[in-house]
Amino acid sequence: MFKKLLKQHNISVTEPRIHILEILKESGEPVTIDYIQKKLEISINQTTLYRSLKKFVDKGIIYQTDFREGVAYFEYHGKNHHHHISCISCKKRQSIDMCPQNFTRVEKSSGFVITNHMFELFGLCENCL
Amino acid sequence: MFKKLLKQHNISVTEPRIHILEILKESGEPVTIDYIQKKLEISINQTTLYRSLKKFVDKGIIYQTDFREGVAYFEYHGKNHHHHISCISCKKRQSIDMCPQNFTRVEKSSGFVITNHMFELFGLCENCL
DNA sequence: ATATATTTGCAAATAATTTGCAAATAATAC
DNA sequence: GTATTATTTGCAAATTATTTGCAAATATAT
Repeated sequence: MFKKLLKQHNISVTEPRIHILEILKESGEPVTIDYIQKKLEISINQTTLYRSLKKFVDKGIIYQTDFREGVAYFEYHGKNHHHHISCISCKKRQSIDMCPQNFTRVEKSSGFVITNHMFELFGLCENCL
Repeated sequence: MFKKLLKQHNISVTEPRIHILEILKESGEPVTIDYIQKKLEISINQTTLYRSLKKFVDKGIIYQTDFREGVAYFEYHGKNHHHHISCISCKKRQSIDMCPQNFTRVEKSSGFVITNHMFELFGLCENCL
């Protein structure tokens, strides 16, 4: 239930925000703003999309990443946190289960409080080798 | 010596490329295309910058990353590979020595050959907390 | 030295993201 | 439950990074 999730993170509960999270959850893969816009069943302005997604990312609710395709990608992970490997030639992607962990040491030495991270692998897939 | 490095990676040795690598090495931190352009001592077209940097990244010669500031950042690591933590409020950054390692398992299971990766932490710095 | 392959410069196009402000909506206090 | 305050949304326009196609120049291989 996203209403609860938003409250837990001290974010106002609004219809656009809940709808955006639902779309992200259903898609099951990293998606662009453009993709979300096409899936919308209620009218939400593009600017609101940008602002909502940024807020979700900053709070650690969703994962934002960059596949070097000139667009930001967003993914709802829930309990299923993961990362990806991306082909620099054909752009094909796969999920990987590897994840860098235990940021407590970095938090202590840097003084930062870490809210989210980004980790991606790049290379050539079997077809493009 | 960058001439040797380029040859090792099967990339043509050209004046622009060597000069770009020198600027990256001197800067000692992640920089943007814009920064490089201002440091240029020979004339290099912006398009060449983009293309050269992309080639270096794909070959694993330099590190490309994304601090969610709307620009790509590039850094020459040499033997000193590392990552960063970035404040989502004031954009202040620090280097961290933590690095995800051992991609051999992923390479085997995915069939990809990994040429480079990207790993960044985001959060709030002491001042912005 | 010549032929071939790759790289560069240029100018224009493309497309993602951000901004400021007024109206609408949600959260808080009473 | 109503009033007040704080936050969010829509809109239209501006901004800016990045990409593309082609001809000339330069590097590599023969």
